[in-house]
Amino acid sequence: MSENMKKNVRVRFAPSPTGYMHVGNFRTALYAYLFAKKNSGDFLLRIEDTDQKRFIQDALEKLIDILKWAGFEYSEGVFIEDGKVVQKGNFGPYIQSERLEIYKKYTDQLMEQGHAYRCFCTSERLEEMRKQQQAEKKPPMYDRHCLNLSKEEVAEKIKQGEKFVIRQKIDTEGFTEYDDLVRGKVKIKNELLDDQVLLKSDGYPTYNLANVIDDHLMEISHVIRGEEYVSSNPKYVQLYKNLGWDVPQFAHLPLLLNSDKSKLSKRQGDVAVEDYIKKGYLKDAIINFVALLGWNPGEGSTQEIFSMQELIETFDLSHVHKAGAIFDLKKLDWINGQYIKKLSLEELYAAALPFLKEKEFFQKAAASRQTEEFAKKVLKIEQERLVKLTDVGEENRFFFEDIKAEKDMLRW
RNA sequence: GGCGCUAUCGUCUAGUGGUUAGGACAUCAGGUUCUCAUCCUGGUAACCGGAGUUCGAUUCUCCGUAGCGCUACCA
Repeated sequence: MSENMKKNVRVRFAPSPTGYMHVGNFRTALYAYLFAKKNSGDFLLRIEDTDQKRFIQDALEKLIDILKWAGFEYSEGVFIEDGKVVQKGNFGPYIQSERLEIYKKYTDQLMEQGHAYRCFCTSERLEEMRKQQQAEKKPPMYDRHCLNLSKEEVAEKIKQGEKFVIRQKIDTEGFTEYDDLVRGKVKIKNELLDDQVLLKSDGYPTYNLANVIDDHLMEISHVIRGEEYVSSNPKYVQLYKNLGWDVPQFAHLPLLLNSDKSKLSKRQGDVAVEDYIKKGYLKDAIINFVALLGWNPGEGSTQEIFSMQELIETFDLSHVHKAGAIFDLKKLDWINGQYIKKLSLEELYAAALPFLKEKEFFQKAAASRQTEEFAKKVLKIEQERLVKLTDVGEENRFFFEDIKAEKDMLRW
């Protein structure tokens, strides 16, 4: 393929606003960002807020704050300016709840072409059906109860005000195959695929529909997302084909795990990036650490410390692992210490001050005298042994508490 | 239960049809250091199990096991 035939690289980060930035999600954002930068492509932010039951007020702001904090600059999508949500770019809107007509349009098209159909089944019936299938040790799948409803039956049900969803009519013949940039060729028997719901009865799309439509319409070249979508992907591939669209490149990232190898969860420690910031980890350390969870620079490199620039230069999806990685705080501690050591005194002071201000001994000292000069002296001594910013000053609180000791020390 | 994916030191990982299986974190020992930390040196520590292919498998194939994911009108 010649250079000018090559499609522009366009990558998106598409979180749903659930209230905080999960570190697993953060890593997905990082990899997507690195990939975009490495290939001089576009990086954009789309918001997947199609689940009205889980809507959370401040979630969007928090999400954007973290992206900004991390330095994942995006050129397109959803921004917050002067406290207001704004959208930029030629492929908007970038908030899915504002794209409802678009989803409607394409579901209509799919129905006309026989790739989708209305389903009036109640959740009770579906539950019953699944139970039975399980009892018979069959895979729980929609039984196509509503597939062959006549036009009259459908019209009648609609007239009666029965609620319905729209399901994808899976092509059950043969296989669906696609290339995954981290997993290689993936091939699956179509008869195993379920007629998944595309449009909910409230008119909102499911992820299953929205991700395909948006990724296509926004001209996303590489779909980078978590491993949890691997098994659904063949259905998405069918959808692309049904719609007559080219299939993008896929890259499904391995999961981040707890120390017992279960999926990284709140119950076993902190999972929000915010938590790690509060705990006194530096931005660059967190990024460095997370980047190494599931990726390595390859070529026999033994480099452990990477600046953002170096990450951009070396990052490559082909060196992303297939297996999940345990989130090991010990290594984070070490990396954080490395970064703290590299800071100038001014930088360290700036980074440490918010943590110092939390300390009672510092507050007392600051109330009665000028503390900046002194704090810097202390930081200088502590710098090489400091692991987390939350520990700042602790080993030298004595100096803060005793004004004479402080004076002696300043004379050094 | 069904389907799929995955599997190298405790952890993150490199790597190969023949290697002393390499690095980093952690850990242990020693050195530097007034002490602690940093730093330096060294050590312990791994190819999930079983078959098969092969002159030779950690590497390739199959089976098993385990873990994870999906199995929602959640994403």
